[in-house]
Formats: sequence, C-alpha cells, structure tokens
Amino acid sequence: MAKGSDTRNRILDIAQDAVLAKGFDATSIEEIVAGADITKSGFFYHFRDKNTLAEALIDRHVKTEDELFDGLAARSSALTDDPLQKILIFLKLLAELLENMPEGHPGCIVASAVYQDRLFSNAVHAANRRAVLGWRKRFREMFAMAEANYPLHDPVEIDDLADMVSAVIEGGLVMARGLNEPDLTARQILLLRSYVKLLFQPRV
Amino acid sequence: MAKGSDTRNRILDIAQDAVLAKGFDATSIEEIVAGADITKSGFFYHFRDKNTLAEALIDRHVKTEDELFDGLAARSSALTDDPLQKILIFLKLLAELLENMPEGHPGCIVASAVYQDRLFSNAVHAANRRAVLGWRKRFREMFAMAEANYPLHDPVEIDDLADMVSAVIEGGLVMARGLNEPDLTARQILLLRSYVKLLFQPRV
DNA sequence: TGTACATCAGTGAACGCGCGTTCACTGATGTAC
DNA sequence: TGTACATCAGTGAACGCGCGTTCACTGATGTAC
Repeated sequence: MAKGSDTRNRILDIAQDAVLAKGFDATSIEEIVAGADITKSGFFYHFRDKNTLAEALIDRHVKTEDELFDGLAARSSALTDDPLQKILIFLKLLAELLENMPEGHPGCIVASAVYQDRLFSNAVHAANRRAVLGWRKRFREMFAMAEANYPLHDPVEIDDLADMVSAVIEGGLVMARGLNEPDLTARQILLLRSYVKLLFQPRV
Repeated sequence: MAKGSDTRNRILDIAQDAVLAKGFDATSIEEIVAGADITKSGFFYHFRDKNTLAEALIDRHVKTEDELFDGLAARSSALTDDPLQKILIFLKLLAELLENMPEGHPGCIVASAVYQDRLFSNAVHAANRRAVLGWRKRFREMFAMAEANYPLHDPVEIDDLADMVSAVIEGGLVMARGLNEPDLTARQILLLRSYVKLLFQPRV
C-alpha cells in the first residue's frame, strides 16, 4: 500500500522522535522498525547502515529548518524595509514559534550529534558542520545589512553576532531540557533580541 | 599501591574524557577499566552500575565548576566594589579561562547527559537539574546586585539574564564542537559581556 | 605480642541478552518486444 | 494483448560480538582482645 518513500519518511519521523528523546546511540533499529511496522531487513533496504540514517536525519532536519527560517525571514521582510527592524521582527517571530513548539524543536538533532561525534562517520560530521555554517551565513547577512545602516554601540564582530543566534538557541534548548522548562528557549531569544536592539538602535 | 579513592578518581578522570569525546552510551566500561588498569569487576566494586558512574561524574563536575566560578568571583570582587564592574570582570576572566582550555571545558558533561536523558535514572536527571539551578542561582545574585545600583535600559527578567550565562556557555560549546573552533565559546561570552554593559552601564 | 576476624580493593570466569548486520528469498509492480 | 524479465520494497531467520552485570573467591591491611 505505502510507497517506498513513504516508508522511508516514516522511518525518519520515528527515528527523529526517538533520537531527540534519548540520543542516537540509545535508539535501536529494532524499536524504529517496530514503530514503522516493518521488519529490520526492511530498514536496511532503505539505509545501508545506522550512520546513513544519522546523515539522512541531519540533512532532512537542516532542510526543514532552513525552510522555517526562510519563512520567518520572508514574513519579517514583508513587514518592514528597515534591516534592523527586520532582525528584531525575525527574532520575535522565532521566539513565538519556539514557544508554541513544546517538544522536538529544531537544532536539537545537530546538538545531539555534536555530543556523540566520535561515534559517527566523517559524513555525519560533515553534515553537522554544513548545518552550523549555514546558520552562520544566514544570520551574518542579516546583521551585515543592519550594520550598514546603523552604527554599532559596541565594537563586536558580525560573525560572532551571527553565531550568537545559533548559540543562544542551542544553549537555550539544553537548559530547557535540563530544567524541563520548554519556554526557556523563547525567553532567551527575546534577550538576544534585546541585545540587538541596544547594540544597533539609535538612542533617544 | 594505589589507595581505593585514587582508583575511583582515576576511573572518573578516564570516564570523563571518554564521555566528553563520544557520549556516555558509546563509552564502555571495558575501555574505562583498560585505561585505569583494573578489571571490570574492579569497576563494579567502586560503582554499583553505569548509572551510578554518570551520577558521580555529574556531581564531581559540578563541584569542580562551582569552585572554578567561586575563584573567578573572588578575583573580580577583589578588583572592584562596583557590582556591575564585578560582573564585567567576571565574564572577561571566564572568557580568558575558556580560551586557554582547548578541550573538555566545563558544562559539557551536563549538556551531554541532557541529550541522552531518557537513558538515565531519575537520580542522574536530578543531579543535572541541581547543576543548572545552581548556575541560575549564582548568576541571579550577581545580576540582582547590579540591578540594585543601575537602572536597566531594557526591561528584562533577572532570572532570564542569569540563565543566559549558562545558555551562552552551553550553546557556545555546542557550536565550538560542531565547527571545531575551540575559541568560539570565549568570543560568545564576550558578546554576552557586551550585552550586560549596554544593558546596565550609564550612557555617556 | 600474637591470634582471630573483618573490611578493603580488588581478580577471573562466566552469563545472557540485545544489537547491528547479512543473506537467500519473495510477491507485486513496471517495462520491452 | 501476452509473455519474459527487471526492479522495488520488502520478509524471515540466523550470525556473532560486545556489553553490562553477577558471583565466588583472594591477598593485603586494619581492629579487638
């Protein structure tokens, strides 16, 4: 009944949930195939081995997240022409989105892989690296536009600022999990937004 | 020759390195005892099971880190009486410290456990929670002192600000690992410092 | 000071179970002529 | 339109290995009388 690519996506869905809940290593192929209602050999038809699953998981996750960020950027661009306001709206929308996303926020898969990296193949390592560099590039462009229009009130590197978006998200997710306070990440994003405001915004 | 507590600490040292390198699950008791030059049964004399090792690892790590933070706080207190300056110096010292600590920074063990938590017993979970709450309490006190003396230039919660220190450290470590840029974390701390300055410091 | 017993810090061998992976095979669908 | 072959999306059984854990035992040190 189900086509091959359906099964493959079902495997990825189930695997993602499990990996976010308890880590890649603790997620067995056995439990994935039980959830997807296929046999273990069915799994190996779709993925050469467990590393290939990890790679696919990261790549798909990054793609989803990129689309999500693109959407937020488009929405904030539609609301203003000012590059600084665009960032501030973007961060506000991001915080709202994270607040309404109690479990399984984006970012986790990458962080989760980062903390087990010796375990993984170079391909997985590389996928992770691409993901983080992609975030840096995206946010750097946003901040560079703001910097061109507004003088910084403190001399900081735009690249570092770009990384701070990812760092605050990732760190927020770690804290949110450790404390079981799902909205902690959103509040951290709003603090970052406050920083951006103080850093760029002309003083009254 | 070696006393019991020496062996125990040797086990913890070796386990910590391995856990930071590849995660708790991927670290086998076998490899730990090989490094510590004892037999597997020797390990089980010191730790009832693998969960108990995780607990001990977190607790010891938190203790070390608390002492480290206490040291930085004492040094910055010695340099100034002003509560805001104290925070700024503290963050500067922290950044310097992280810069000179290429591998195995503090914070990792907790984050690493956070991302595999379903795997662990409640005791491990609780140890992690205590750790994060301890950080919040420490930094909240520092920021509360500053707030009492300086008006905030943007209305933010002191508790969130306190969490931001931990979040930026944890997030920075994730990014640093993902990109293999060890000094990324230190630079993120300095950005946080810039935020604190802009948020509290009277404008000229 | 000597003896008896207890505790400490382990050893060595064995266990069973779960896991990732392989392999030969299969029924349904697609394609060529 | 029918037949032959190929590909797709799996099944089912078996594998071997590594892992966490257990258990009976041991030599060295500490303590009581």
